[in-house]
Amino acid sequence: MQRIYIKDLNQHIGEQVTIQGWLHTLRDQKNMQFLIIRDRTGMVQVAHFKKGNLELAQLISGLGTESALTLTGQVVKNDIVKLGGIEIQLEDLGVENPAEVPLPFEPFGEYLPDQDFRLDWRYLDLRREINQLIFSVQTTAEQAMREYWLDHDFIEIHSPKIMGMPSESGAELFSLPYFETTAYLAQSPQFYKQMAMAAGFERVFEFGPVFRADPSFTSRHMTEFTGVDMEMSWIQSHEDVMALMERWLAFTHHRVIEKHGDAIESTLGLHLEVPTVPFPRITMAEAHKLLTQIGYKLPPEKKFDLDPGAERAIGAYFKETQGHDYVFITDWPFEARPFYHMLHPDEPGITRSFDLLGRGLEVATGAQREHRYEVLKSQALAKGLSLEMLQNYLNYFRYGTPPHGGFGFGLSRFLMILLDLSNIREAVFIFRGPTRLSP
RNA sequence: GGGGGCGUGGUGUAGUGGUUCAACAUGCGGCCCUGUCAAGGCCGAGACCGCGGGUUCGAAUCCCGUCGCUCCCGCCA
Repeated sequence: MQRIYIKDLNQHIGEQVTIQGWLHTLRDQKNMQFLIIRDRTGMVQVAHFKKGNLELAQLISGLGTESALTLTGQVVKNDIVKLGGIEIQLEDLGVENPAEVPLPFEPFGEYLPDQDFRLDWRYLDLRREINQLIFSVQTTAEQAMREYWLDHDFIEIHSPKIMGMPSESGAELFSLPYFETTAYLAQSPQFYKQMAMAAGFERVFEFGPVFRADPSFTSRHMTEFTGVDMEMSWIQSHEDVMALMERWLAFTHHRVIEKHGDAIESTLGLHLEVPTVPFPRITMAEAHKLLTQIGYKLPPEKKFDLDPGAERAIGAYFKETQGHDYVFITDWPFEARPFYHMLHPDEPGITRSFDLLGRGLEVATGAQREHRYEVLKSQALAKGLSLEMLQNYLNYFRYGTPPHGGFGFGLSRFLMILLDLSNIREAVFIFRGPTRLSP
């Protein structure tokens, strides 16, 4: 038995075929039964003349929608059939797994339950076409990212997620018992990426899980997410990182549009275009001036920083004035950045760093890193950090580590931006949050 | 951690003090009709309105508490 995809059935007119999929709709009539079968590639009508096989007719009558079925029959062309003009005349049907009746909710109904309820039954939710598209797009995007990097001499690494020490200050850490001691879940591969620079790998990237123990209740935070990280050596400044990054992202858009542009347009009503390179750039100082100019009031405690409203305002401004979805905010004050970001040599207190906003949402943070041992130590001290705690990390900068920089990038946030999804829970296979540990 | 909003049959909603206020849709069950078309028609089951307390002659409807969800802020990807 060779299983035929529904989309390929028109190449098998007149043949007996076997298809596998879910019972999308059952129309059980007096003499005829019509089953609409759905697989990943489409839907087709299967017709059964009841009197031809009463036992089979009875089996079909008892089927709940969404049951997983294997069906065999002859493909016939029939212009009367509105679904593609073809149907399968059923000869045999196997119930692989019946769907209990009733379903918790109808994945293909007129309306959807609350997101939280859908998350409880995520596998049913994921049967929806839009979700299959989202994760197909993610797959293509990841492949494109990897392809671009491989074409630019990057090495892929996989750094440990169980750590003896916090990877950097800031975000809260998850701790776990580890034999006789306590370990932590990595909140970033930051230190390991830099160790790869010290190792002479020159260019590395990693796709991997990142854990944040922050009790954040927003539409864009998760306690576990997929981080996309990159680090490159021998750079002149953070501009080199941004220049590579924007081309990498444009290439990713290109690949996604190439493969899914039509589906995205028909399913999401979204017409995607490859973002033009270079992306707009604005320094933090300029950003503050811009905000004043467009009338956005930043809270006083944010004089070195931006708040989400300001990011949305800046994103909207560049969309409006330059038609661009992305903008780099560069040159952040040291106050708002971790100790390892390199300072501008001629601008006191300003780092060689950037955030990337997409549709006003922070999707990446990057910088040139401070690779000079003594300078790095003094910057750590300036942040009030203990050099003893950091010694393993600081050791990476003692025996010939090149200048380098990189960024961390949120995969699900990128999907939100790309597909204009309003909630990160829709952009991730399984959501993890402070109060969501299952499924 | 702080603030706002919401919580009504399986699911989604309507109803914001009182006469069938517990409705509508969808799903579910039964029947009817029909090569149907993400079908149509009829009938039916299903919620004491998150939970606890209070106000009132009377509460889904007002108040307080609590739990859950959600969004915003903080934090960040």
